[in-house]
Amino acid sequence: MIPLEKLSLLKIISQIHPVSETLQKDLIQALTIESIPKKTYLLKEGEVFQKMYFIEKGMARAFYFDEGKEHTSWFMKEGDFIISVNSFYKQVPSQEYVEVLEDSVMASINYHQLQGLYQKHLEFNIISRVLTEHYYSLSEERLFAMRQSSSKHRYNFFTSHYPDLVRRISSKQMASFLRMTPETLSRLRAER
Amino acid sequence: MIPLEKLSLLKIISQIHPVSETLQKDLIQALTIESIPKKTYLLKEGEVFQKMYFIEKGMARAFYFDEGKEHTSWFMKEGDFIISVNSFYKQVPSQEYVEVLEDSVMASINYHQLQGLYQKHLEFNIISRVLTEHYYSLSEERLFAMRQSSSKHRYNFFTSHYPDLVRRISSKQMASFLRMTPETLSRLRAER
DNA sequence: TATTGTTATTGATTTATATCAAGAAATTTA
DNA sequence: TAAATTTCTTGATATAAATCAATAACAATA
Repeated sequence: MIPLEKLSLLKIISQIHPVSETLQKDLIQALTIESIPKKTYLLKEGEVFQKMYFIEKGMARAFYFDEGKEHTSWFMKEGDFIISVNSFYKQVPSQEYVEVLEDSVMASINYHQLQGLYQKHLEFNIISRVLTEHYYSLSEERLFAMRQSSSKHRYNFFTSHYPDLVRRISSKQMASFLRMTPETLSRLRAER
Repeated sequence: MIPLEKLSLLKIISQIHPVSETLQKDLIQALTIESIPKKTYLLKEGEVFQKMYFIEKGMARAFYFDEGKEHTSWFMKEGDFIISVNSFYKQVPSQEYVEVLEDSVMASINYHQLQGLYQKHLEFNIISRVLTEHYYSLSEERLFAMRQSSSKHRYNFFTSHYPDLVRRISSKQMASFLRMTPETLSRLRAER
């Protein structure tokens, strides 16, 4: 069990802005540490994403169905936050599923507790604003790259930018993120 | 000329969180109102996006080139903020262009002045956090829809969700957002 | 360890969309 | 208003990637 004070979550947020004693106390109080086995669903389509998770160890994947086909939105690993953006921020039913890919340790905080922290600790809004800007920026970066027309280009972008993910996910999952069939991906891999 | 106090920008942000007298004063001081003729570029590839714009009246478009082809990222109209996400938040050179599509009136604020407001007025971070969450959410919504495999589906999503845009943009611009050639779009339009 | 299910590969065929091309319509500029 | 650009449409053809299919490799489970 990771002692709460040692969470890498706390390290990350204190690098953005100093965390006051009282904020740290309230934050630790609000957090729950959970060990979550792989294949667990943190969210299913139609549900409202109630908690924001932070991955201390492990991996997860967000995906959704469209025209009967599975599309991976993104993969999250240790050091990342997990939310289903629209569902969490607006507290509306999700189109996405979130699935744990490896046995994981996660810190989570409930939506309402988070809102409480924003109200009580104004500086926590600085931290969250910066984090949101950062994740928004990463999301746009992926969007740019994934619009690329040819399968080959998308594949090259992915393998060169996320070599660590390549090692940890299945080809099928990679294909479903890359907007191509597993057959096409298999052929691209065989090319060289 | 729009009197600064009447800006719809102020109305929008005060709906998120009450704006104190001093914040309002500092904000108005930091803002510049500009009339910008169509075809003006607010940003070109390789430049750093220095200002956040708010459109009081008019329209703009963000786009970029990939493999020699133009891809529209998104269209912004009155009531919207304009930033090139990555370039503005990280203050790095942009991959995108931002082009004004109609003669416009915009309120703008410089990156450093904005940071100053965040430091001086903690509650401004609440407003900005909520706005960033909102825009991030909209961006993800578009991303979901635009991943759809068939041109027909993407076209249908666009026309049903953004009928106002359909009236104001050219087919060529629409096609470049929808990830298809103008020829394909023309054929889809002719279908019914 | 054997069985069952899932994932990956490879080949043949189909299909959606891109490309190329040329004329018509619309918009911009002189 | 005429001339020059640019955008839009329609048709013919090419092509990248999907689909269908069958086998092999691997992983999960009994």
